[in-house]
Amino acid sequence: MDVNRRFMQRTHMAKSDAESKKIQMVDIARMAGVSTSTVSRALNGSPLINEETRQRIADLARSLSYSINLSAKNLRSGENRTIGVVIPYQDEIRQDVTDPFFMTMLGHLADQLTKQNFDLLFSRIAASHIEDLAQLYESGRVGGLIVVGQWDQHEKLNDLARRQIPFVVWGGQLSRQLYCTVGGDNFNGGYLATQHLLSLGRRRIVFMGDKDATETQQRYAGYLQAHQAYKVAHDPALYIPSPFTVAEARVDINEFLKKKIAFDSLFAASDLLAITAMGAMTQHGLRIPQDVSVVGYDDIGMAEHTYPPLTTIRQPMDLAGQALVQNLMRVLSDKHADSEVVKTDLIIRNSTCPV
Amino acid sequence: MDVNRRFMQRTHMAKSDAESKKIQMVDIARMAGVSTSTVSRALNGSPLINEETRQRIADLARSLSYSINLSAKNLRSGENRTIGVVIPYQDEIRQDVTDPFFMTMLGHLADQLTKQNFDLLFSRIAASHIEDLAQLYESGRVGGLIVVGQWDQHEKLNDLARRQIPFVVWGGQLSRQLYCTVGGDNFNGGYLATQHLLSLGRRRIVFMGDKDATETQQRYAGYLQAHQAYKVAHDPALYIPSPFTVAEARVDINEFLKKKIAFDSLFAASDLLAITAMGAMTQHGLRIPQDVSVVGYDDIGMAEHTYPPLTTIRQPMDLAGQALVQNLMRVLSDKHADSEVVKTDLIIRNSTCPV
DNA sequence: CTGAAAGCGCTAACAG
DNA sequence: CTGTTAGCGCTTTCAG
Repeated sequence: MDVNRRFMQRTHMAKSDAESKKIQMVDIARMAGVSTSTVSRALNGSPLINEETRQRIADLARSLSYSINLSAKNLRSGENRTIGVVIPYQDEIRQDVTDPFFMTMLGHLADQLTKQNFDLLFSRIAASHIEDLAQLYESGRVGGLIVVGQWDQHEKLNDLARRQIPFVVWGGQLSRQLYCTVGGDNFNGGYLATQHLLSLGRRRIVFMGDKDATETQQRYAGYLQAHQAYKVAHDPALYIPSPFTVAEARVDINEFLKKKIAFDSLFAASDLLAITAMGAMTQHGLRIPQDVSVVGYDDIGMAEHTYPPLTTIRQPMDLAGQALVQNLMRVLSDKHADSEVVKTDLIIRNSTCPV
Repeated sequence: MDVNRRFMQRTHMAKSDAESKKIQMVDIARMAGVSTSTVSRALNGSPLINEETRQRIADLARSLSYSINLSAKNLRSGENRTIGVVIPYQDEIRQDVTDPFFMTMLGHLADQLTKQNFDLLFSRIAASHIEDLAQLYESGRVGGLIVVGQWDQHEKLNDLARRQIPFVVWGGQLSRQLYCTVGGDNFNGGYLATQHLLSLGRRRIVFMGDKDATETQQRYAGYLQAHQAYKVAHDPALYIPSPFTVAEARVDINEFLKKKIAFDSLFAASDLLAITAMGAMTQHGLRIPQDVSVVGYDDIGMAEHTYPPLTTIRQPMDLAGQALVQNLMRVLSDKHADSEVVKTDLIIRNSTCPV
């Protein structure tokens, strides 16, 4: 006993006690009086194994709270049930992720992946270095990738697709696209929001958002289209080129307000932007919705609880997460995955009600 | 050539081309005319290797965009540079994660871990099944864990510590605690917020939050203490037992308002709650801060941009993330890690200004 | 249905 | 400084 204990110490096998030597497959095999092959098959639900044997091994494993060593499993089987989820950030401005939108998406992805027995490796990467995510795959770190937000990296994403990296992205469909996307119908979202404002009689609608980002671009296109449909001339001055981040947005809004350009409504590319704008405008004495109607985008949880409650465009995030995971599974099994668009709905609340 | 191609197809070695056979260490070794050991050492920065050789191998590896196979590395070396970050959710209510607070924390953790060359495995787990996270460690999936939020699971966390699982938690220090925590000074935060309201002349301060959660409990204790210090009697009726989630919070606030209990201020356990409360109260015709002063907690990005801008308690999240990672590193190397408290600051904005 | 044997790709003694 | 050798813990033919 004493000898054994000393041996343990010398070899760093245990922190304090022989018990903490991690139990492994061969231990189970020995205790069950079978070979490791049998244990392996039993634990993996192979149909080759006698039901009674499987049960016995499973029980044993559970009672010892045995967990299979994933490195060994992955190495040997060549599989990898870890998916990398990448939320690119715009360089310098790492804060965007604070947007509840991303968090919600992340949550849904985690749920979906867990349901399919995958793990989620979370990784931030500069949008401009998005090619770096190839390494995550090539090191065997992950078996596939989900990129949340395509920003302006269409070409680089195409490159990754050419390199056979299995991934899908949350974003819009673009021309000559070699990868699979799932995204909201940004054009329609922009159209719906703008149409709503126009139908309320608003004519001078400020658009707020970063037109370099693909998603926003498409929302803007919908905004323009709605103007055209209503035969309302659009004034390019009604634009606040704000990124997705709140801190600078505030500055941008204030600058816009200083210009004293007449406007009667505002459509922001995210709820966070919209709420920030409402704050700034209220502070400047503008009343919402009487003086300015405001529409946001995303329908984050809080949108319903601001004052006034925010009219916004909702995308079904749960379905989106599900679609992303499903499509990635197709890509992983070398099947073709069609890009998908999830529907967008206009949620009308008091920030646009007349009166 | 043709034969080769066929072989590839039969064996699933490649999707379309021989080139996509993943390059590995032995290939580099062959091309460099050295052994794999040398390549391994060179790539791992072993001091045993001739600088010139190292350079040559590094260049070769980069030019082939070689990525080391992590499963093999982990299996062989027994190390694991992946850290599991767990954000427990209260059962049924998976939405809490939407709170920007968690996202900010996650972002900082990702940054810190990346800096130390660790990967981040993101995992949601029901707070009530927090013992499940042992499996992440025992399967070799992660080398250590960071739990964000201790909720009411103190005893289970103690159990995990007894099982020698290496982890640290974001949360408060409790008695007979076997694990390391990093947390805000919740007591002080509660005290500061309440003191501020009292010093403004407010006397009937509603506390809003879920007293079952450890963090909130301590904030409440600070709230009580401040009352005592100011010799102000505290009315237990001034309490809205709201969880961290926004949707139900709204209901709870409305119910509270219906009771017509007199109050002149509100201290919420999170900014999200505070903002929701401001929305509800404004809708009921209460003016902020004239009729009701409001203080939140966390100082999320948007707090500054609501109307009125929200007075709140800020915790230095970057330092917090750093401390969590640093302490985990200590735990991993079997050193003792003291629990830590990061400072809290009162940020005064208009939601509490008199006038 | 089960076992024996051969590695997955890498690292780390040990021996030059 | 570099190569040889022996596995890490598991899966998977191939034989019974």
